[in-house]
Amino acid sequence: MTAAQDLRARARADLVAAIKASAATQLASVGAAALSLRAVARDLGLASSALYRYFPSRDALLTALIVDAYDAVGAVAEQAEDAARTRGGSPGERWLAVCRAVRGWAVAHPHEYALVYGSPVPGYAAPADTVEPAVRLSRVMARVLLDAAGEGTLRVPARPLPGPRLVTPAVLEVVGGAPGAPYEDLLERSFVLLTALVGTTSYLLFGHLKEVLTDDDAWFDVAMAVAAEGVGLDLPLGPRTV
Amino acid sequence: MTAAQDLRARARADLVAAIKASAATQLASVGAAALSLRAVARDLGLASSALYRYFPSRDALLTALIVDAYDAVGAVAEQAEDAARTRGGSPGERWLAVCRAVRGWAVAHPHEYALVYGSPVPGYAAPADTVEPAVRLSRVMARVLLDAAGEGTLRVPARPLPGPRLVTPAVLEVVGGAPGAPYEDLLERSFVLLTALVGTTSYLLFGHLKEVLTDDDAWFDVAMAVAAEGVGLDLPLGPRTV
DNA sequence: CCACGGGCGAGAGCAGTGCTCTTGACGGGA
DNA sequence: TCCCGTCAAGAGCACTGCTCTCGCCCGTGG
Repeated sequence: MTAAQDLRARARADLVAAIKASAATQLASVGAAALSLRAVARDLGLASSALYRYFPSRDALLTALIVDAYDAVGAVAEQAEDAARTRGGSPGERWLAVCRAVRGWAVAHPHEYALVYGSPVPGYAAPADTVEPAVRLSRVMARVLLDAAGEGTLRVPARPLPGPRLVTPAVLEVVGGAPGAPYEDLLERSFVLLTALVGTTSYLLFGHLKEVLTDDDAWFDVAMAVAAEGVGLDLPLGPRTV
Repeated sequence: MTAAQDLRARARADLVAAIKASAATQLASVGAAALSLRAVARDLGLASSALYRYFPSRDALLTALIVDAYDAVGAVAEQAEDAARTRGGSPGERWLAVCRAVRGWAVAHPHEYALVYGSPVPGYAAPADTVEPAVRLSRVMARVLLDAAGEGTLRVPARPLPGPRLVTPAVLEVVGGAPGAPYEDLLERSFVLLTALVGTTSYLLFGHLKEVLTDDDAWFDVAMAVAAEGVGLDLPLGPRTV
């Protein structure tokens, strides 16, 4: 009974994986808008109706792909930061490594990137499964910044932000309380790093700066450095060394 | 002949405008993905095939809407900057006014915003008609920055960017040559103002910071200020005054 | 004055889509 | 042995973008 059910479950999981794999390849080639359930059914030699035993709708399949994409970018960021840290890199070098890794993944998987960081049809509510993977990138950034603050590498902002804190108590709890002086506004500033990263990546990927830059990669480094200056983090400048 | 042809042309232009208007309302309600030519035709009391006399394809209609959206955001930015300038605002205040205006337009027209600054299906090449409106926002930014540099309000960056210039000669020519000392890297830095603006706007609009911030509007101002610090522009801090 | 021709709208039709419903085959549990 | 849940298949619905052909109307040239 248990063995049989296990077999059933395993076969089912395998087919789910096969469907996602086929959908992912089709996604990579034609994009999300043109992802067709019937096409993946044809690819797998199934009837289109059979897919509905595994995914209740096309959007559900797309959501599964979104979760995978979030996980992929999170993993890429984490291992880039790990590698830079074991290499003995400074916080600035580590964050630059993360930025480059995320952008690298984005140019290698433009459709997947657009799926997670592109326009999500404003009426669409991201399913709860997506928030955990989405936090991974934030966690990487938090670790870099906290290390920098701990070792005193983080410059104190010239103009402290006035007014009340702007982050949710829940977020405050996750990071272990508000940072102490002189970094009271670190949280508010830090998210600028995030928006700069995905904003710049999107801007370049979506072609808004075509015919404007002579070297996208070099300028991306510059943009990350300029944005990081706003939070007091010094990224390495100059030609790529790694 | 001329009068008759004029009448024909006018009728045609009116119908084109009606089609675009209907498409725009549908776009605003259901989004670009669900924009249906047949629905537009039904709305106008036409046969769906009749629309093809005015737009060769659905994408062409969408492109027309994209151009309109670019124009709208460009106009909004221009008039916000004009108003702030005639009000006697500093360059920082003027740029903040532009940022707020663009974001205000984005939240008022999320689908249109997503159309121009969201994911453009990476295989898609923006038609040439879109580059001129797209430059309007850049021009507004350039004017603010050049004014700031001219009046000496622009802080000199602490860490000058090394290496060769990264902007195209064509861009250099448009802005009237490379800026002089000590602002040699102003061009390279300035574009992060742009990516910060649309990156932050998208990030907020697309819900990536939901449940993270207590006050989106206030944090948006902070984010713009932090990003502007990287280019040496001081935005006003504190509660909204205007 | 009249026939021609070009722009116009309507309709039918094609190939494709997401999704639902019903039907029939298979195999393990009672 | 029978039964029942699981599965895949097929037909079908409503819809899409798009094409083609058909008549209509109106202004123009002969």
